[in-house]
Amino acid sequence: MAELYIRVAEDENEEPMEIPSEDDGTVLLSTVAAQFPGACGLRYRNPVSQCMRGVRLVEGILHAPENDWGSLVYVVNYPKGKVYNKRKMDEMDAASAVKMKRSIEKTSDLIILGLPWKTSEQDLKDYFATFGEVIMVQVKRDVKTGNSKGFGFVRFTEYETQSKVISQRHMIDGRWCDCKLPNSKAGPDEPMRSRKIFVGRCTEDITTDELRQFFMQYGEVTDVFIPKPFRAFAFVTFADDQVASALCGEDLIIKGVSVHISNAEPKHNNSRQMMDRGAGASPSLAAMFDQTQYQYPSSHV
DNA sequence: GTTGAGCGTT
Repeated sequence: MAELYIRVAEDENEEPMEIPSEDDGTVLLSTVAAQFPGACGLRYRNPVSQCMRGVRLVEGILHAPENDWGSLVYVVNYPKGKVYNKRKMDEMDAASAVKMKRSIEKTSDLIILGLPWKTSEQDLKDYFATFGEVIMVQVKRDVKTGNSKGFGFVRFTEYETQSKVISQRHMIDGRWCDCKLPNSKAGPDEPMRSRKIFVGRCTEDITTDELRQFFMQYGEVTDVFIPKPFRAFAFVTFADDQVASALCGEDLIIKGVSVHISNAEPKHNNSRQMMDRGAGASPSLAAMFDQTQYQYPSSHV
């Protein structure tokens, strides 16, 4: 048996992909996993019994049923206990899904503190290019003298690169430098970077503890707030704003209840006309009932 | 011609 391809799909109704077999007619699980990350096996629908059947798997090698793969479509098995979103994020757990979303999240400028006076933009570009593709670098200079002020900015193409760069110190031209999200991006002037989400369509039996337990799977939860009296929504604050923004727009199931996640908007301090709004108000209005102002602790960059 | 925590002329 030479150069055979078998048809494999995420789901019976999905478009199959052709996967190469080995010379002896077997298929390596690793070959399947290369196209379907996380795959742990294959199954297929028996044309006679109409039941699903598992494909024999021995030490990473998948064996054709009846020694012939035929033209059946084989369906990928994944480990149980995963979150199913019915998209491309199907077989990932929630944390991975958030990471995936984060990875396509737009990058932002990073401030570089502690640069040697002599460091040029070319020096910065050369250094940071070793981490990933660089979009721009700047060295801030005195407009009159042209001397460096000892700090600058850098921006990367990939969010992953940005995360890596933030996570460590940098030895640049003989000095240790720090790269951080600039205050202008993390401060109260940038509500878009909120770490707080609005959880709409809550039912009264969902407790703060249960919300915390549920949202923990996406990232560290720093606060949960349910307005009293009950108004069918809640606020959850994460340590990382990227987790919050990744969840916005999602419909999530908590205790069988479909809740809707949206951006928590800063509270208004104008407390006149808002007391006669009912439950189910829009997020922006509902956000007015929040009792805590946004905080941007300096402990978190 | 200096300096060493910070926060970006456009």
